[in-house]
Amino acid sequence: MSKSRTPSIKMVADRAGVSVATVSNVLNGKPTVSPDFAKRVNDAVRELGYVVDLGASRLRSRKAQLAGVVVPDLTNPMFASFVSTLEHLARLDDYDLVVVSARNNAEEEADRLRKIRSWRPAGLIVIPCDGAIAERLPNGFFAPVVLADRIPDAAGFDLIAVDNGPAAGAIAAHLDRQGYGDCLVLGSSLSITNVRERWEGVRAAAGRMHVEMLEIGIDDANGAQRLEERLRHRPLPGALFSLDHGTTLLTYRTMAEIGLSVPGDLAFASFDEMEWMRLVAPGITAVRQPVEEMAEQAWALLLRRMTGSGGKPVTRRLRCAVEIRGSTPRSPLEEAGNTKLGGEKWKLQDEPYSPE
Amino acid sequence: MSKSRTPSIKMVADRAGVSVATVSNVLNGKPTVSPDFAKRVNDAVRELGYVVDLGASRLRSRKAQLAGVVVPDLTNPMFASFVSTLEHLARLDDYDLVVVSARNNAEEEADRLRKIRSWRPAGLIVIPCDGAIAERLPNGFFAPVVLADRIPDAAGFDLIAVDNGPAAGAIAAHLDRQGYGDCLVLGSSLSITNVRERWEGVRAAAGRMHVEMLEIGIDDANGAQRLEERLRHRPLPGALFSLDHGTTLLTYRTMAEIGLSVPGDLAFASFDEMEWMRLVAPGITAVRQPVEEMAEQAWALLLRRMTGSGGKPVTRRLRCAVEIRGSTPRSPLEEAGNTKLGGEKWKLQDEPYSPE
DNA sequence: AGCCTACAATAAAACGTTTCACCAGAATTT
DNA sequence: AAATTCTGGTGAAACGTTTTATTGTAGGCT
Repeated sequence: MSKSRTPSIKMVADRAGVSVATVSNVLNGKPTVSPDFAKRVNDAVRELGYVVDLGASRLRSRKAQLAGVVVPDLTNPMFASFVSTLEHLARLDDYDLVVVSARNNAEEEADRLRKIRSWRPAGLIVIPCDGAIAERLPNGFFAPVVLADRIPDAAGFDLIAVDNGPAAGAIAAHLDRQGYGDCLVLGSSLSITNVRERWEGVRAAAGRMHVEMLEIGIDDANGAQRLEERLRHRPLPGALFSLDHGTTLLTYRTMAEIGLSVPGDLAFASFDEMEWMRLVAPGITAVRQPVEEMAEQAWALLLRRMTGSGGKPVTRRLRCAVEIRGSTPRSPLEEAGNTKLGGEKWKLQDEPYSPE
Repeated sequence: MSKSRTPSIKMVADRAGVSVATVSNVLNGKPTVSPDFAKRVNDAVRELGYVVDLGASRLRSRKAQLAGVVVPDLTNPMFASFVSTLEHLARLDDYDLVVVSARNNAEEEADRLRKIRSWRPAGLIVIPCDGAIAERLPNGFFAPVVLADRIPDAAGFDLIAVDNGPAAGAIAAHLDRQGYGDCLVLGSSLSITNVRERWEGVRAAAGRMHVEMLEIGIDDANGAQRLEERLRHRPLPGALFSLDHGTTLLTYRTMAEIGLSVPGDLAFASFDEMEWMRLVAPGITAVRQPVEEMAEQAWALLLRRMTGSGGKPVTRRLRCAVEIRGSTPRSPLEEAGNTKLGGEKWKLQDEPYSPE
């Protein structure tokens, strides 16, 4: 016949022989409590294994110490480490985090955003599924929202993102310098602002190199087929540059299936670096986004907003790093005297991007 | 001069001209409410953008519909997709999930486990940092706990894990069949039960092949150096088999740095498959763990426990798939007549593991 | 000795819900 | 027509906290 209910503050009070108010005072470190009463309370807490009920505590105290995080997809390693960093930072500031994933689905994102309100978070960090995020944010939502990574169509948001255009431009310029005559640029969809900015960055910086864009779609078998057709068609482009995570995976896999070798048959570069890109030989030239920094800035900004500091919406663009690796060596066409590039590792010096 | 507070059920009641009880009844789909009253309420809800306060709702109704998830590290892709699947399943059953990461730190895990109690979850799914999880579970915790992936030292837990021994054994047997004379087995630490089970599986199935174990440690610079020394030492082992995610990354990187080629200089296989392993050429032979299935089973079991079904603790071992790829071709020593194996792709048929 | 202050502890109200007991009126039965 | 059962709705209690106002007591000051 055990009292098998999770202990409440009342049980602690009874066992310690004090009032619930006193227990609460002890637990919240209120100064006006005598040492021996504090000890009695702490003993009772320990014996019962009591922990406060967050729901009730928040309900009464009206202080949230809770933030929500919405990401498009947890299995994308970039978002995973974004969330992981965020979780760590929040913990340091004594905040709890409620994390949800939208599974790459705008409708589900809207749903999640609606639902997350019932947690009464003091603020939200959102990586939106697409630019139309403004329409999906619940209208009666008064907590501050910080967007990250993906750029909204509408203005008026706090935003932490990366320097898409210049970073993609740096890759394009690099390819141009290496002497590639043409580059096929691949991306899921230009309706995603990030992809659009990157493509525009490429066009602006391509120099003499001819660039062309192919949209693959997102989870689009049709697009995958168009890509394969293009890669079977001759002449091949001198270089491939894929502008987002999903497209990079698809492209790399397709090349392997067809039997194209990098950089023997064509050069290859990617926006969005993944860990395997420095493991494979040759390494893949890639733009590395500063995920941790993005999380830090987003959290810092949200914290400022949550603790009441107003002011105009802030947009901050973080600098990406450009990792030049063996997948984009000097073009074979250019280097007339050196034809044996195909199977070699080609080590270029790393060259982090810096504007002007 | 706006009423800028998030709307409560009382405001809705006032605006709709009904009692709060009626609003609650409408919102919870109680049948005894007339259509016109329901409409009035729903209108008011829409106009105010009201959503229920989960904290208050749970506090009063005492039904949780909330589960906690504790994983060692969100940035590990395997755990990320575990969580992602779980989140999806929970949503289908109308449960909320609170996810926390222990950052590969037993102490922090204990902390998280303590803290997560204040959410009053109806149940917990835990991937423990190590086998000593039993000591870290808060004593006064009455909600059901399902462990996943990692095997606890103590008995008496519900557990969903994989078939470590046989799966690792299948790889060992494959390597033996390919004619490799010796295999260096790498793992973070035998104190992790998973690693130990795998190593034992290897020993049991190695046949004529000589096997040897090297512990690398976890985040241990010293272990990394020992690995490098071993790989610079001649003769090289015929094959390398790394038993966990972190070790695989370290090993693969070290091989690349030293300039060893796979499978030219040695064969390589990994427990724990990552997406890049089928992208690179040659592909990496690996044991693929059924993460989604693990999540499904864990959720199903937890759900059963949460809805009151008792019974003895259950242990279930899921079958892994073994993906044979080009990194473990027939040994050059064995195939005297076919010496040009090094740079070639070597396509073996996939051979999912099946015991006996 | 009387009075005020400071202090320690508490009782009770409040937070936003859900639920339970109750009630008025309509519909049905006798 | 009176008595009974439905029906659709409500007031108020309760959930586990924190907070505010209040109490009682001890000590310091005239």
